[in-house]
Amino acid sequence: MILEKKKAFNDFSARKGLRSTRQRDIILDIFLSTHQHISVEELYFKIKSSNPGIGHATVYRTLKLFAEAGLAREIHLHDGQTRYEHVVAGEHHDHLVCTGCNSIIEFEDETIEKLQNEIASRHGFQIKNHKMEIYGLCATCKQ
Amino acid sequence: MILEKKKAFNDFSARKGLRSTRQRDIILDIFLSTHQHISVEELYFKIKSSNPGIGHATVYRTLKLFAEAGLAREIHLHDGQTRYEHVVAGEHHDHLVCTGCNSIIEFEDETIEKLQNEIASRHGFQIKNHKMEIYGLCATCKQ
DNA sequence: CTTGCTGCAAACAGTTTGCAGAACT
DNA sequence: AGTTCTGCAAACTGTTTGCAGCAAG
Repeated sequence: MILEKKKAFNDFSARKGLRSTRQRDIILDIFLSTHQHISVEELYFKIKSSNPGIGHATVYRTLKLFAEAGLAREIHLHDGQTRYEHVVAGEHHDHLVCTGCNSIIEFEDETIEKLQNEIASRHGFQIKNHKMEIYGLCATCKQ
Repeated sequence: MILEKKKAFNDFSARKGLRSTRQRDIILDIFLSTHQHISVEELYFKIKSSNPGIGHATVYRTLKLFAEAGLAREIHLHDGQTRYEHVVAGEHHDHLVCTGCNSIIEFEDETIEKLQNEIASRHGFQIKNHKMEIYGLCATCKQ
């Protein structure tokens, strides 16, 4: 699965005429080794620790490429930072965000997806993507 | 309804020991006269045009108060600006956001709300609030 | 050798904060 | 009078951009 993603990015690069660089390889490796929902800042520091040379801007630029290549997805959780999560083909999930401990639980619900499609078509709307986040307290924090 | 909101804010101010100031009155008036989903920046310029003296910071600070007082709600639509919408008691709606013309359609769906509650309780999660945005093209833009 | 990519620093946008003076109560 | 609120400017945060030098093809 990590190899698949690397291949996907190679294909994307080839298609777009992008070059293969040491930095992009490193950033991809480290991104693929992370958990879900890492912020650019977090990733940047993770990268810095093993590869001090890499600059802020490169990390931002490269993550945009990953998103464009379809292997990462930008998410925004109201804390003023852009996060990226791993894209798993054909799967879409939403988030329960704990405002106590900032943990994130993922969930998927087909019925909701179906309802969304209905609502959209009722308004003549063509869905590109959607986000749903539920904010509150997780089982641990609500006590 | 506008009077209700003014009263609500007065009550809130009294409860919190806040002062009634010319600026807060003006900002509330203009906020109440706007459409849904106005960004702080937009509101600030609207205010500036009739009341040049009012500062950036005051608008930000005052909108936070409105949110705290329960008559406005912060929303974030991924364009890097904070927007505020009017709170209508007991009502919750979500958004269809057109990425073509930036128009926003509101909708409400009880079944989705119900499913959200189910999902949350399945995870032992206590909901405080939630947001759902569907991005895509509206009827006009998709042609 | 050509062109894209990188790192740095500076620029940027939106928002927050510190502070002296103004304005409520 | 006492304290909160305001306006300004400066600070801050996350992100983007310009550019000279570096490196991939």
